[in-house]
Order: sequence, then structure tokens, then C-alpha cells
Amino acid sequence: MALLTVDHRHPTPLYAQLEQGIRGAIAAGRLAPGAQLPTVRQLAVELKVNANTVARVYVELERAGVLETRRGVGTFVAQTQPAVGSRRGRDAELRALVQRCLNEAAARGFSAADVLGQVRQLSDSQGG
Amino acid sequence: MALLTVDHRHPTPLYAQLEQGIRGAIAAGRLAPGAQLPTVRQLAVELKVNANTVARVYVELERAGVLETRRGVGTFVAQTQPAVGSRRGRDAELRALVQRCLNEAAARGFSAADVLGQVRQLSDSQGG
Amino acid sequence: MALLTVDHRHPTPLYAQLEQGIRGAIAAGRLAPGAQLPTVRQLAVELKVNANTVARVYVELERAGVLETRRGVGTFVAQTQPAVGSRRGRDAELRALVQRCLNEAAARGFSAADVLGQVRQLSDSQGG
Amino acid sequence: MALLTVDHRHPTPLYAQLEQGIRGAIAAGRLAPGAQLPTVRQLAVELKVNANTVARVYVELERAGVLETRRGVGTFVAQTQPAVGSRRGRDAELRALVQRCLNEAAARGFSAADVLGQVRQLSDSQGG
DNA sequence: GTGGTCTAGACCACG
DNA sequence: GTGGTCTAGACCACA
Repeated sequence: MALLTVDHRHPTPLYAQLEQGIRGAIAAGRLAPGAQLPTVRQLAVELKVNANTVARVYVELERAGVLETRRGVGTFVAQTQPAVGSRRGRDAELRALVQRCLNEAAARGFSAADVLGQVRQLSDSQGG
Repeated sequence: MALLTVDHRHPTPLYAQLEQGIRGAIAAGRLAPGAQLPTVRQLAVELKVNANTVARVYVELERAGVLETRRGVGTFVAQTQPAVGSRRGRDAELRALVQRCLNEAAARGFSAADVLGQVRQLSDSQGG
Repeated sequence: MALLTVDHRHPTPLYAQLEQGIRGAIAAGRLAPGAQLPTVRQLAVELKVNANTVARVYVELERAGVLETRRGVGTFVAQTQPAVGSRRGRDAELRALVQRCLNEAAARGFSAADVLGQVRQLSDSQGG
Repeated sequence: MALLTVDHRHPTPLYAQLEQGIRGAIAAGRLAPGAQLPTVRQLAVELKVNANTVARVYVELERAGVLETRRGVGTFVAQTQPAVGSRRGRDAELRALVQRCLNEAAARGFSAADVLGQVRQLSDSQGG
């Protein structure tokens, strides 16, 4: 599977999907600090998205300290990632997030067991 | 936890969150066929959302055959739910869905193991 | 005559009139697959209707597979129109529809012969 | 077919459908001056509509001079029907009315020829 | 009191 | 500039 993807039919805005995809890939180790990202145009073509949309996400993530742009060279994952806040006290956040996922799955005919299996499979193949 | 919730800060549109929440609650059996939903205005107050936003979701789900409205009476879960397509051939759909969830989790500092545990916990408490 | 019209005095809701007008124009070939529709705002001005009302119809018809929207570009007639169900077994539907029309005509002083003539005239001028 | 009908799924409000049905039946001669209409409750049951809705239509039509109510006896078609305005100069009205009908028909997969045939058939069987 | 329709207008996402 | 989302609030149809 491609490292970064967006779903044009999903109601979540493309820019948000892309931003989350990049943040997630870094947090999960699929994109290491210092790694180079695709150019704006490459990624725009690959994701079938307007280049402005990709560029805006890169700029935003640079402002957040997640990415670094070296002019004329490219865009890279920052060496030091901004802290994210510990898990402590954020159980409600996790629960809401997972509940949304289960809702979406159930709404499309997938059971919690289906989701469970897929989570296992993806986490094994990616960093587990 | 409340049966239906929305997160005003999440980039997914409120109406899409609510629609998925209702569909999920029905699919998971937390809302049974024939059950009455909260009135448009009640739910709007409860979710801190405009009544039009709730009404839009109810109308949409009625068109889809998921809900039934009786004018002047209220809104109910339809007795016969529309088919949803078998899981067969939709593995890619499930994978994308779960990947989005894991991305979002990772981006906020939760590991795949955290998600795994939360899925187990929610599915135990809701559907056995 | 304008391609799309609504009657603000008719008891049928504006959005329903517009939806039927668009569906009818496509089915009758006055709007070909791939053709671009007026922009939401243009049509709103032309029909003296709120932009939200037009947008609502466009969104609904997109969900139904009748239209396609390209974000930031415009709204177009879908290349492949959804099936509509054969006429077989729907004679009652046609009869009810025409009866409603004749009722409305009679109530305003038009005879069935008047309607007959007008149907001939319109079908000659529009679809041969 | 029943003399008066309403379609609960049609977007036109029930009261408007009923009013038009009664006016049309009178204008077409299916309800003669002096004829008695069903009681409010009978018609409400028959049409599966709330009695208030039927009552409101009767009241409205009485105000318009189309019906007459004799207390304790029933509701009747008035002996002298209010004038409706000649057809002259109202061609645009007829055209719009028929165009709406053809749109609705085309949107449901019926051709202008289908409508033509049905108009002939109904007008023959009812008073043509 | 229930849902449905419409308006006006703000702000966002995308190209 | 295109469509999409949301709000606030008026008024209508129906039970």
C-alpha cells in the first residue's frame, strides 16, 4: 500500500486526511526523522489532488515543527518532533476516536471483530 | 456515554459524524428497529448543534431507508434496514478505514496497542 | 422558455420542483451527460431562490448519481445515469401522476382536451 | 379508482393534494353540484390522513364558495360554482402546468407518449 | 409539539 | 470563483 493516501469520497477534508496521514506515518515510524517527503507536485499527482492543497499541508506542518523545508532541496521530517502530550488523562480522547472508527465500520457492515483483526494485521506489518 | 455524540473540533463535518453515529448505533444494535430517536430539537440542544443540521441528517437517512418519519409524530428506526453489501471484496475498504483510524491515533500519540485495547473494551461493553 | 424554472406560488416545495425539473431535463435529453449545469449562485439568482436551496438539490442529485460535482470547478450531468426502473408494473404510478395533473388542470378551468393539446405541443417541440 | 386520493410520498402537501382533487373532481363533473361529500371522519380514514387536515380543506373550500356545509347534515358541492377565469390569456399557466407534469413523468422514466396515452385513457373514461 | 421548507449570511475547502 | 458546512430564525404542514 502507498505510504500516504487520501479518500476523495470520505467526508473528512482532503487537507485534514493528508495532514493526519503524515503525522501518523511519522509517529508510527514509517517516516523517520530526516526522511525526505515527495515534492509537492509529485504528491499532488499521486494523490490526484491540487498542488495548492499539498503545499498548504506542508506549510502548516512546517509551522507546527513537524516538517522542515530546505529551499531548493526539498521537504523533510524534522529531526526533533514536537511533544504530543502523554496518554495519561486522555482516555476519553482515545475512546471517542475508536468509537468513531467502530461507528463508521458498523455503518458499512463491518463488525468490531473485523476491525480488531484488521488493527492487528496492520500493526504487525508496520511496526508491531 | 451518551448514545450519540459529535466532536465539534474534529475536521469531519458534524452532519457526517452524526449520520455515521446513527448508522453505527443501528448496525451495532444499540438502536433497535422501531425505536424512536430524539426529536430534532432535543438532539440539537444535546449535541450543541443547530436544529437544521440534525434535521438534515434525519431527512437524509430517511431517503436512504434507514429512518422513518411520521409527520407530526417523530422519527423512528425503520423496521427493515437497507442491505449494506457483503464484506466480500471490501477488504480494501476496511483496511483504509482502519488505517485512517490508526493514523489519527498515532498522530495524537496513541499506539496501535492502545487502539487494540480500546476496540476490545468498547466491543465488549456494547455488543458482547 | 428557460431550461429550468420554478413556480413560487405552487404548493410543491421549490427544491422538489427544481429536482424534478433537472431530472426531467436529463431524461428528456435537454441536458446531455457531461453537460455543465449553471453554478449554484447563478441558478439561485435566475430562479429567485436562495443559494442554499439550489445547493441542496445539487447535493441530493449527486448522492443519487444523477449529477457529479468537481470541487472548485462546477456541477455536471453524470456520464452514466442511474437506472430508473422499467415501466412494467408501474402503470398505477403513471395513472396517479396524470390524474393529479388533470385534477390540477380541471381545478383551474382547463379541460382534458386542453391538456392533451399542450402535451402534444410540448413533446413535439422538445423531443420529437 | 377511488374518487379522491392523496399520495403520502409526493412532495406536494396533503391538504393541497386534497383540495385540488376536490376542485378537479367538481370541474370535471365527477362530483355534481348538490352531491354530498364523505364526512370528514370517513374521508380521513379512507385517505389515512388526520381529520383536522380534511376539515381544514372543507372549511377552506366553503370559504371559497366551492362547498356548502349544512350543519348536522353534511358537506355538499355548492349549486353555483365560483367562476374560474377563462382560458384566454392563460396559456402560459397551462404550459407550465403540463411542463411540470412531463418533467415529473420523464424523471420517473415515462415518455411524453406514455403521458399522452394516459391522458386520453383517463379523459375517455371520465367525461371526455 | 413534531418535522419540513426557506432565507440570509458567515466561513471553509478546493482549484 | 466553485461548491460545502453551519448558524439563526421565520413560517408552514401535520397530529
